[in-house]
Amino acid sequence: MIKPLRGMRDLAFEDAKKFEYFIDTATNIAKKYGYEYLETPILEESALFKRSVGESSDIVNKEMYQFIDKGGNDVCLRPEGTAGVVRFFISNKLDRQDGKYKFLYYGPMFRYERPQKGRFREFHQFGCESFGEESVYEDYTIIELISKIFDELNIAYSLEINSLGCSECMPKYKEKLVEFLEDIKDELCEDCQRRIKTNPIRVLDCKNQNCKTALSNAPKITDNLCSSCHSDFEKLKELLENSGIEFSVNKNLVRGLDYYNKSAFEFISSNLGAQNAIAGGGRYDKLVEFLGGKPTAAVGFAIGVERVLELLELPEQKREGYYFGAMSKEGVDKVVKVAKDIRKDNRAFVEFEPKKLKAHLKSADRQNSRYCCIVGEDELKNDTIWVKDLEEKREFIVSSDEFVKNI
RNA sequence: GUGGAUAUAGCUCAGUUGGUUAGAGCACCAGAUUGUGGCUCUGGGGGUCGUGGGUUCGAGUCCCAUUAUCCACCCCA
Repeated sequence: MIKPLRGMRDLAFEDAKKFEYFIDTATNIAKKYGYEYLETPILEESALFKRSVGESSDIVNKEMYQFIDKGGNDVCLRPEGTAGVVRFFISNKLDRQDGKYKFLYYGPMFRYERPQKGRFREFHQFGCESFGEESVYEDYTIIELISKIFDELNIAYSLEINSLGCSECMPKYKEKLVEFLEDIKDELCEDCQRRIKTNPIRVLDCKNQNCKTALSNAPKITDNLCSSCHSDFEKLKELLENSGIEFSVNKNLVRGLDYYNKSAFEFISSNLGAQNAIAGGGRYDKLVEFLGGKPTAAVGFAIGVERVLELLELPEQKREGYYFGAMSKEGVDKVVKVAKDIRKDNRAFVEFEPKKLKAHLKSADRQNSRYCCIVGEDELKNDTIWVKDLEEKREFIVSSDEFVKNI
């Protein structure tokens, strides 16, 4: 038997319904904020992600589905969504238009990781990217947008925010931090000692208890922001407070990807185990320039769709549509014909196998159909159709000609 | 990539110190009820016991390998 590849899953039935419900809800809300749907290729040049996500990150180093295609190009399945959108933005020369552009996207992403709860090799993200808006009001607005999506879906979350500074203050802070870390190196776990070189900021959110205590006196980025970053961060907090969106400042919050600056945020669920982030994002003002475009401010986020589906309760499914069946071979032609007309406006299922009434009712019930429409001996004789409303438990007989009109 | 747990029917799981023909519940099909769904009762179909080796007179059970799943680490949405 051929099974799906490791970490890849079929999306069907209940989950498929949830997926559609989520995408519809999120898309509608994002559109109200001015975002337009954008679809970029799933396959891109590997260099795109090496440059944007960062050569040092695990995503690029060991988690990319990367290969040489038949034309000799070094390509990979996208491990995240932002880079492709930025690539689109630049290759369509939107960076030269000086305008404001907002895009929403959703689709599959691929990372060659060991699967666990809330983490798969093929997973889906829904994301928004806003270009050309440098005001901190936009950072706030995007957080508001995400909270609206979760509120609409009835999903509980907590919001954590931080500021990562800018090219002005971040490098200085990093130096300061590395200096501090080198001093306490012996008290840190093996992973953290390695991280001092590869990604010193990451040391801050190590889960190891020894590291945590050793780090209690570490310099904090929020105490080392330049004046513009500082005032933007203060403004962001003020805007969130005034709008009633609850949040906490997590000074150790670091975004996983290299390109973020200033505002960083994460929406966390407490019901998911270790992989508890359901949305993450922030500002990335340097990325467009870094990928060869004109300097353009940008801010965005992505929601982990599978993680959200795990938390999502579908609204109760109502009985809907028509079930057609015949009790003898002679009746089948008739129900097929009527179903065709019904399908102009309604869902119809036709059972081609003649069955007893009881069996038809049972099937119609199981399919959650609203009406069970049957042609038996009498109906064939009188050219009528017997209909039972499975919800109201009422039944009636209508002539075949009048059927579609009377429904 | 590292660690732990698990793998028996479509699903959830029993299966004794290794011993005849591998079981239950749910689901499915049929009948009880010749044209009335959800409840009840009766019957039925459905299994290479993850895969490959090994030990043994005999393996679902013991050993080795392998693959997959789940959870955690690393990393990340």
